[in-house]
Amino acid sequence: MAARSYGQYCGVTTAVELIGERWSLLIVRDLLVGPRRYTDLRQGLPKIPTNILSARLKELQEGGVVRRVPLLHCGLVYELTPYGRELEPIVLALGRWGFQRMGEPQEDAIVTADSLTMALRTAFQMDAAASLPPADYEVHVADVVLRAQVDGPALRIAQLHPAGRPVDPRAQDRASVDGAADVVFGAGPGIRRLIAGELTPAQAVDEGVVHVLAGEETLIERFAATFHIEGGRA
Amino acid sequence: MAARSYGQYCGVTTAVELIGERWSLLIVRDLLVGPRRYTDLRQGLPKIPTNILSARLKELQEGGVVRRVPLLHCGLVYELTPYGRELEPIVLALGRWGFQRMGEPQEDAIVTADSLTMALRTAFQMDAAASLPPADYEVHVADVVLRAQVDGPALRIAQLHPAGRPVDPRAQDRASVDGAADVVFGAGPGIRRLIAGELTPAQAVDEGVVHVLAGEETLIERFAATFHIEGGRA
DNA sequence: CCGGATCCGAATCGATACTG
DNA sequence: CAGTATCGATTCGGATCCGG
Repeated sequence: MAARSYGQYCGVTTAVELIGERWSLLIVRDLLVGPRRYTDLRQGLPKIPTNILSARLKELQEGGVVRRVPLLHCGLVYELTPYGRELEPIVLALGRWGFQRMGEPQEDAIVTADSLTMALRTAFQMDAAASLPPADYEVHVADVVLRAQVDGPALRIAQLHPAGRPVDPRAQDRASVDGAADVVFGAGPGIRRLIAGELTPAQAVDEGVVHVLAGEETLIERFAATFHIEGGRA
Repeated sequence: MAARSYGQYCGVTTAVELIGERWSLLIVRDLLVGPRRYTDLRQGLPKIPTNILSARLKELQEGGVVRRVPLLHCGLVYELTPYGRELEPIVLALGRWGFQRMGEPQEDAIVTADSLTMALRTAFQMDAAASLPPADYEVHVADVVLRAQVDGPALRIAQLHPAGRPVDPRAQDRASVDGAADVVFGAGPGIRRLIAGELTPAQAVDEGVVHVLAGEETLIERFAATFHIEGGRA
């Protein structure tokens, strides 16, 4: 174990010893969306070997980042501790930083419900949203369906598909998503260019990057204003 | 190379592919202090194998995070690109996060000039400092000597020792550090407890964690108010 | 000295199979 | 469902070596 130490007495070093191993931060990313069972994590991280997932969960527990919570009569879930939840702004900032270097996806690259959820949180412009009317979006990307409800500065995201048996009856995921969304649209990977501002909403619709399935097409503009990542590129 | 991909089209994933390898973020940490030559980085990361340092620098360049800059007649330095410099708030936040879990140092753990510099930046409370008079601290920890000049919301840190041949004549490091500091003090690893608020300034001096070598002892209180990391512990 | 490249054993990771 | 066990493929670490 001492072999994996960086040998420095420093906060950054300690942090990367806690969450710097391969896969660790992606597990944290998914757990930031909500508690997950072992199998959920495996589906959200399809390429992780199971022994590595086990090992990481164990290390994260020892580091006080993750907690294992037994569920009455129905298995157990992993969830972030309060300390682990303090990573949220860091993971969001990293997502914003990495977003700028995402090119076109490799052909085998996938989009998971949790990664898309975090991507929307990453791109959420609270200030812009606060000055816009509430809106309720249903987004389809690959086989993932998300419902993003924006109300002033608040954002709530529910995962409609893949379903994933609700882990907790109190789970908010499905709550209050009974009505219809204001707009339903499908998108391909090119949605990155819309969020990056490389495409105007009109262009995105014209090019077929975004196709409206139901509801008001003009809401795509509000979506683009609400979810945006600056490319402060030189 | 595709073997090291996480197989997801996601900003967080892209980010950890760029800077998630072992040692990468520590190289970034040191480069956030200023441009460094290969040898400087080796000294700042004493336990890094030289082949790994080479490999990481190459990867970081390919990722557009680091740039290699030849110096006229005197070698070359590595420096962060503008994109790499955008990591500063993230690295500082990670340092703050990890700081809370730093226990007592392992016996072989060291403190480097760059890591201590970043630690002070991490702990710097701009708001508190802005409402305090300017102050000029000289801090000795192990064999590192730093000069931290606080002037309102601004913090400037110079590394007085180890010296490290100035990389650029315009380097600010030694500039304007001719006068005497307002207070000079030495500290051991216990300074962590002062910054974490586990120790009052008076206790820190009493326990010998901090010993004033010159100047006004009362400035230790101002130092503690200026450099502080909350332990939002449960 | 600076800026690496090379070699090799040890540790880790990835893929798959298997189990309570 | 929630992991262990196994084993070959990679990567890391430590040391040495090399061209300016």
